[in-house]
Amino acid sequence: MLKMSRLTDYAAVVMAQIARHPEQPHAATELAEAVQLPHPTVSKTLKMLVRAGLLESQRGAQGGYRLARSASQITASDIITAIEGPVAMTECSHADGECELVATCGVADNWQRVSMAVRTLLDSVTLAHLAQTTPIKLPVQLPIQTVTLAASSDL
Amino acid sequence: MLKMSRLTDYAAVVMAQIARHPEQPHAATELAEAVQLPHPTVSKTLKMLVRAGLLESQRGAQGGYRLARSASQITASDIITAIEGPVAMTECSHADGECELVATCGVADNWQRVSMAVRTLLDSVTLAHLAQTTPIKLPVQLPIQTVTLAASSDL
DNA sequence: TTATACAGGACTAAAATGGTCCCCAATCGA
DNA sequence: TCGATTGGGGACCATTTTAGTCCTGTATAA
Repeated sequence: MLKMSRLTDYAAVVMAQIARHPEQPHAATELAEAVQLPHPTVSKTLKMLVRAGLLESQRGAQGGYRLARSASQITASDIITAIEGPVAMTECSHADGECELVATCGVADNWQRVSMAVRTLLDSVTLAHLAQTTPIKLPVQLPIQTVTLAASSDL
Repeated sequence: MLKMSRLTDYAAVVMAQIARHPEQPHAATELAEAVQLPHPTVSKTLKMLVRAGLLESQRGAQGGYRLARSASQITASDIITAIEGPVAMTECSHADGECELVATCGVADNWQRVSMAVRTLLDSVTLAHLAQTTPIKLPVQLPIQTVTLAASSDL
């Protein structure tokens, strides 16, 4: 599946919700309701986003969460990283070299490159994109295809 | 992490190993040894790859596994799909519409598009790429960046 | 000073994952 | 035709990860 965790999904939804009304702070309870998810879970997600520096929180009455920077400066990559840790397709592709099979593996380098390409792609998708209700237009077919075919001829 | 499962990783390594010697069939035992992984696990992986149509198997003495088509016609996407099912970043992004939160979610469409872009990227990486020992050159910085920035201006 | 709201972390239940094993079926060659 | 070789299918278990809940503490505004 190569799937994001469900919490990451929640995080994106909640972030998008905040991004649509960036002025006021949003209480966890309010967000949970808006998004129709259990409060404790939403709360947990919000805490993670704060720790990652994507949200700022304000305690006390009239407090809540707001974006730490503008929606166009927060990327899909940021959100995923906040919840799941760095985007990497294989164990070994984010260094710390804990894999003793490197010798027989023979594909590590290449996966790293693929990971990096995916990360770059996710870096280019911003929260502003995600938050808008009209679907974003990513270059699904031609452009990326072209680019990477060009790359293969470069091998 | 957005990580592939470990089995997928194994699958890629094993496929690469086969791709480097496409003529003879390779027995599971031989592959397990070459790749330094436990035989039952490798065997399981191979079975999945056969079921997905990426490998062909031959029973009996002198039997083994070989590629069902040439290495340049097998993609990273194929391998991942064989082990983990279709590449999709969110539960809902591969249809079957089992998510009752669509109404409040508001980001589903956009994640679908992102998924599709990732899939396209993975489609463009072939087993031939993965198998070669000199690292492949994917357009890590400029090209994709350019493409997707172009896309955002298109919003 | 009190009600509101976040912070941190312990804890549990459920699900996914990784890994092993066993018995059966096909094939080759002596 | 028999036996050795090699894959096929699936059951099974242990472990880890994930999701979700809850409790206790702390900051802040009115």
